[in-house]
Formats: sequence, structure tokens, C-alpha cells
Amino acid sequence: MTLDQLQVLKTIVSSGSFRAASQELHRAQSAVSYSMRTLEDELGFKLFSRDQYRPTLTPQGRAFLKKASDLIFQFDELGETAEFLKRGHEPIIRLAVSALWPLPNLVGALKEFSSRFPQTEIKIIHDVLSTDEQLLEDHADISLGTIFNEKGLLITEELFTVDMVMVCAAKHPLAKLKKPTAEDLKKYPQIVLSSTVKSSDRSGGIINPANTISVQDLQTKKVFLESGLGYGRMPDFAIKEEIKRKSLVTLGQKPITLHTSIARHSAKELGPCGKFIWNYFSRGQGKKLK
Amino acid sequence: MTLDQLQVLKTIVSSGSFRAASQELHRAQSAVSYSMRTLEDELGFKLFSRDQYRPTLTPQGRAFLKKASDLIFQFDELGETAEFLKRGHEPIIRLAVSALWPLPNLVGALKEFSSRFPQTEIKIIHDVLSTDEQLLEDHADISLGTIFNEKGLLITEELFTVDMVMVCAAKHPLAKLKKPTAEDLKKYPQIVLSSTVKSSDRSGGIINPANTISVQDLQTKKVFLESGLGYGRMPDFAIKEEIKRKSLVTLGQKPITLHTSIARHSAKELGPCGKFIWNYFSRGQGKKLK
DNA sequence: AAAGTATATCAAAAAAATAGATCATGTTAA
DNA sequence: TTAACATGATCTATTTTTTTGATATACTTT
Repeated sequence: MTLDQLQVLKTIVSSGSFRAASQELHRAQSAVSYSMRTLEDELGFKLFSRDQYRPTLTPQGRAFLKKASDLIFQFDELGETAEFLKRGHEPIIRLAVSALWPLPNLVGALKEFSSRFPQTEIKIIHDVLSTDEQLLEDHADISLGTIFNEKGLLITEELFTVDMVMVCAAKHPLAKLKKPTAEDLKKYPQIVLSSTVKSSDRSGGIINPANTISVQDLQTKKVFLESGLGYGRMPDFAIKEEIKRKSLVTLGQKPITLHTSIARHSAKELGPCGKFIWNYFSRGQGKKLK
Repeated sequence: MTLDQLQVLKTIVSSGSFRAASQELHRAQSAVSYSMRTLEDELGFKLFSRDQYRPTLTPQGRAFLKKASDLIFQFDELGETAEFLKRGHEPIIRLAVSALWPLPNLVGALKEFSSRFPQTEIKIIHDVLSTDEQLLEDHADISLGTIFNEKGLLITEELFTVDMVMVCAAKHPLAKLKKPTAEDLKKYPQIVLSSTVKSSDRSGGIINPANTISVQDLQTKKVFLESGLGYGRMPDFAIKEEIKRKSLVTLGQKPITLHTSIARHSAKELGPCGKFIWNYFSRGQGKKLK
């Protein structure tokens, strides 16, 4: 049983006769006849009843064709996938996204991407801080994170800025002070984001290293801050709601301004899918939300 | 691109080398090599990188194989379907079921059937009364209905009995009378089941043909009866609940006892699936619930 | 009855797949 | 380090499979 035989079968049924199918397939009529005979021999039952003028499917033939049609459809799809891969499109694209990245900024890109390249799988590596490391270790194709150019191994492009503001819960003792000094802060634990990757220590703005609570993601950090466990910096876009409903309050510290960037490995060419993501952000569409 | 090539590809990956695959497939190594070369030529990209000792899939190859594996799986399934059909199993079985048939009696049979023959589609033709007609016109393979042997054209087997009891709503005027006579009944509309098929008129027990309301299914009949629209006969199994909660009451009429039967066309052999259904009921398993 | 259209079948031809041998290369174990 | 072994590519000859073109037979239509 070959797929070609199934395609011949389908053509016969859609065209109505062996002869018409042979013309449609640009083969001799005897070839079509032979193809069906060998298929029927192998299957062990007749696909067509030939006692009428025109061949009609047997009940078995009808049931068989139904399943065979699905197979042919999937086969055609495989052909399309092959075309897609042949043109150099990536079967999967891996995005390393920093925890500090404003996620709403991503969904627009991903929406457009997945409608344009439905064949390409998207893998989000939602790392804490060191998204560039993911590039260097070939765990990601594109990184969306804060700027940190690694000895020219990466091609980066600066995008927009994120302000990291110092906050604590409204019920926290620090909230009572007008403008807490570093001395004031030292008395309470600071919640900080920390990467599991050791190589690059990028923990900026730590007040008292001895008195910190490290977490691995922004969501946890926010919960800890809201619960009054300590104080710490948060990206402004992530705490708008909390400030509005006053569960978090800003302390008088000057915000730290982070520069976000898109990056890729200089030694690895991006395919059409990667280029689309790259251009989406580098041409500024990704900046809109900011 | 042929399915055989995909199977070779899959074997190479699972066995780890071209040579191992060739042994597994009982072919020469050169045949496997040739098969992959022609496939790669047609696809337009390399499936394997051959710079290492053992061939490893390229990223494209990996993505391609993933989809190809699905195809192979579905192909194998088609082979199983073919085996199934070859053994004479019916791809579809059509059951004509009378509206008077106790449905809970069916579910047991269908449950067991679908677990034993998952490949066979079940079509229920829930006809009103004339299920045997469905057999004669080749719209059904087996009929479950009330007895009515058509000139020996059908093979039937008697199963169990269903009592048709005369009822009306508790709020209906007839409910007040102790034992309403035919004269009493004549004053009110009678709700009757009527078939769309004209040929055989089997409407038994009609009191006053002029004063009837015809419905096509038992559910509607029950709703009409409960609403007090009229009186009529219902199978006892279908109104147990309503009698219990007193929304329907029985009138003093003697019940009509219907004999149910299973039937099939004498000129058409049943396949294994049909025989299973037949035996399920004729050997009495279907009677349990009654 | 005649002309037109169907499928099956056959022998010959064409095309495709396979086998077996050989080569260059990489791996493993003594 | 060397010798034995394993791997995939490539080539030619062989085998198998598919296709063709011609012919036979059957059914439909006019």
C-alpha cells in the first residue's frame, strides 16, 4: 500500500471514472487500472463494484477512502512544511525574555507572528535577568532584556527604558517615613530578584547585602512586597494597579532607569522568522506600549 | 516523497545509523543511503548532518521528522482499518429504534459494542413506529421495534413486552372520573404517536379518530399529556417518574401489551458487528432492564 | 445496429529501487 | 600508536516495479 495508490483512488472517485482519473493524473488508463488492482489485492477486499457501467465504491471502499483522505491531507501538509523549511524558515524560535520585560509588549508581537508563521513553534524562556547568557549558551535565538553587551559577541539594539521605583507595602513601617534614608532602609529586609546563573552578578542597587530576601520572579517579589515582608524596587509598569489602589507606596528614592535591548548572537544568522521578531522591536513597533 | 522514505528516515533515527536501519529493514546499506539522498534532493534541505561519525538530525530534519512520524502513525492506523474491513466488519451499523423502545435498554449494548468495535460507526435512526420499513428500504441494518412481520421478508425475534397504559394529567377533567368510559374519553382530544411513513398504518387503540392530536415523538407526547392537553397511552417505563410525583395519573383502561422484537432483512447477511448486536438482544442481555 | 465510452489484460518498454563491491573516513581497543 | 572495526557515499549491474500502448470485452446512447 503506497500513498500514490491512495491518491489515485481519491482521483477516481472525484473524477467519476478510471479513464478521467488517468487523464487528470497524466497517466495511461491501464496504469490506473493496475494501481487499483494491486491495492485491492493487498487490502484483501474490493474497493469498487464493477458490475455497473461506472465503478461505484463498495461500503468498505467508502469507509477506506474516508480515512485515506485524511492521510492524503496530512501528507500534503507535510509537503507544505517541507517547503517552509526549505525556504529557511525556522521550525522553532526561542525567545529569552527578562523578568523585567513588560509582557504586554510581547503579546502584540507574538499575535502577529503566529498568524504569519503558524508553522513555527514559539518557545519563551522566561529567565530572571541574564537573558543574554541564554544566547551565548545557544539556548535562545533572540533575547529581550536589559542592556549588557558581552564582549561584542552579541548584536544588540537599544529599545526603551524601564524605571525601577523603590516601593513597600502601605502597612510597612517605612511607609510612615516621608523620605527614608539608606540608614532607615537598612533596618528592614530588601526583596531582590536574583538569577540562578552565577557568572554575571548584575544585582544593582542593593542597600544592605546582609539583609536581603532573594526571589526568582517578579510575581513572587510583588506578593512579598504587598504582604509587607520588606521593601524593594519594581518596574513602574508592573505596579501601576497596586499604586492606584494603595496597597503599595513609593518611597522617596530616585528611580533607577534600565535600558532594555533586543539581542542576538553575532555568529548566528537569523532566519526569516527571527528577522520578523527582530524588526518588529527594532523598528519601534514594540515601543508603542511604553 | 514517498511514505517508504519517511519510514526509512524514522528507522535511521531510532536505530542510530544508516547501517543499523538497513539491517532492521532487511535492505542493503546503499539502498538506505539512496533513499535518504533522493528524499533530501526532493525536499531541498539536508535531513542529516554528516560531519560527525554518526549522522545527526539537522534542526529542519528534526521538525520534519516530527510531522512525518504523525503521518506514519496514521498510515499504520489505515492498515488496521483495512484489516478490519477485510475481516468483514461493517464500517457502519444502522439501528432503527422505535420511539416506544426503552432507551436505557440500548445504552448497555452500545457501550459494550463501541468498546469492542471502536472502528465501527453507529447510526441510530430513531423512527417513530415503522422501524421495519427502514429495513425494507435499506436504511437500517437492524430494527428494534414492535412486532410486525412483513410477509416473511424479515427475520424477527420476539424479546419482551411493553405495557401501554392510558394516562392523563392530574389536573385534567378525566382524572376526576373513577373509570371513564369510551364515551367520556371521546369528549377530549387524544394525543397519538403517528409515523410520517404512510404505507403501514399501525395506529392501534384510537378512541375517536376525529378528535386526535398527532405527535412524532414520545417526548412531545409526554409534555402534551402533562400539560393537560389531552389523554393518551404511554409505555409504562417512560412515565414511572411522572406517576410517582402525580403529574400524570392512570385511567381505568386496560393496558395494551406490545411485543417488542429485533428484526433484520432476510436477504442481507449481518457481519460480525451486526451479529454482536443481534446476539446481545436475542440472547436476553437486553432484557435485563425490563 | 452503430458509435461512443468503460475497464481489464497482456507484452514490451521505461523507470525506480536494490544489492554488492569499494573507498574514504572516523572510532575503538589492544 | 596501530590494527581492527564501523560508518556513509558512490558506482555499476541486477532486479523489481511501474507505465505504456494495443487489444478485448462489456455497457450506454442514439
